[in-house]
Amino acid sequence: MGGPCNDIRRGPWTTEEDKLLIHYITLHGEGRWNLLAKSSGLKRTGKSCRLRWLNYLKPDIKHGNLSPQEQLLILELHSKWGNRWSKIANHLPGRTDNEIKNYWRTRVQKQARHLKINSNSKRFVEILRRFWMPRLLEKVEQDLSLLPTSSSTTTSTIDQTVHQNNLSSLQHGEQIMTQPPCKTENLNSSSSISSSNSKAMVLPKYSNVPIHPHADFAYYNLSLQRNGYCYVNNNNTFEAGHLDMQALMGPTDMSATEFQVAEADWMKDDDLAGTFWNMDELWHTS
DNA sequence: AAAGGTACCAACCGCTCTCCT
DNA sequence: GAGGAGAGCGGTTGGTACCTT
Repeated sequence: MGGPCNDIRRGPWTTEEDKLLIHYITLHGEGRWNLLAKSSGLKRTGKSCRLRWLNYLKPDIKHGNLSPQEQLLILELHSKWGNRWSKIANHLPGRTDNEIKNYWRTRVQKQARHLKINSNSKRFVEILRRFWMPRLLEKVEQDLSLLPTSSSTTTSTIDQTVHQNNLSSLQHGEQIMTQPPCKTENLNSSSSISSSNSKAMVLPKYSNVPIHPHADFAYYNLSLQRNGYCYVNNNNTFEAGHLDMQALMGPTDMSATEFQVAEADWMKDDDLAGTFWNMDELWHTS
């Protein structure tokens, strides 16, 4: 029994509610969500207000499709941390844990379902590493090569390094371990991404690095390397990290025989290669 | 054109964590 | 240390748009 939840609204937010929430936060700032819910005139729970703000209304939230770079980073970080969505989201500025979680469940797990493989299984992780991630890398390279070439005087060191490091084709199983491309004393060259081992560098250090006229997250946020990356985070600082591509592409936990069988299974099956791994479907470019 | 199926994503729920008293 | 409130996290659900038959 119990009385009805007095006028508490649920479901989709209206434009008016959004305006009210934005107005209130503009005046009073974020936080104290229950107080906000009571004081703002919104007939929502504090929790609902918080979620709406953090996942949708907050000014720095990015909407729209995830770029191949972002997808690649998600795959990498998920292989490292599992379903730690908020932790993963911390490395994709403007993206929310909810969005990343949705991406994983709708795109990545869908592939696993089609293949009748448990998405948490070792085999599926191998497939991601061997097929999906290299193809994402190729897509990144394509995108980079399509970017308008900036004038020679404005092409940054990072631009050049990115192109140089991305234009060679990747062979399956190839082990590439070169030095990270961002040449700076602050660059951390540890072998994995983590909030603790990445170092932030304020932009002025890179005064010789002009912002590309077409820069956006897809380009600068993750200037993807074979084995390293650097990107601009929310604080307008460069983050340097290191994609562990050896771990991604190199020796695996699978035995050689096991992997050969798995790979042979995949490669001989045109249906798998042609249908399930249709990358256009995966990145949903708009 | 309509019905059914599927994909996507915003929002909700329950639980845990953290902080304060 | 205990208890309560607020905040955060991850799993799940429901609505809607799109696709297929």
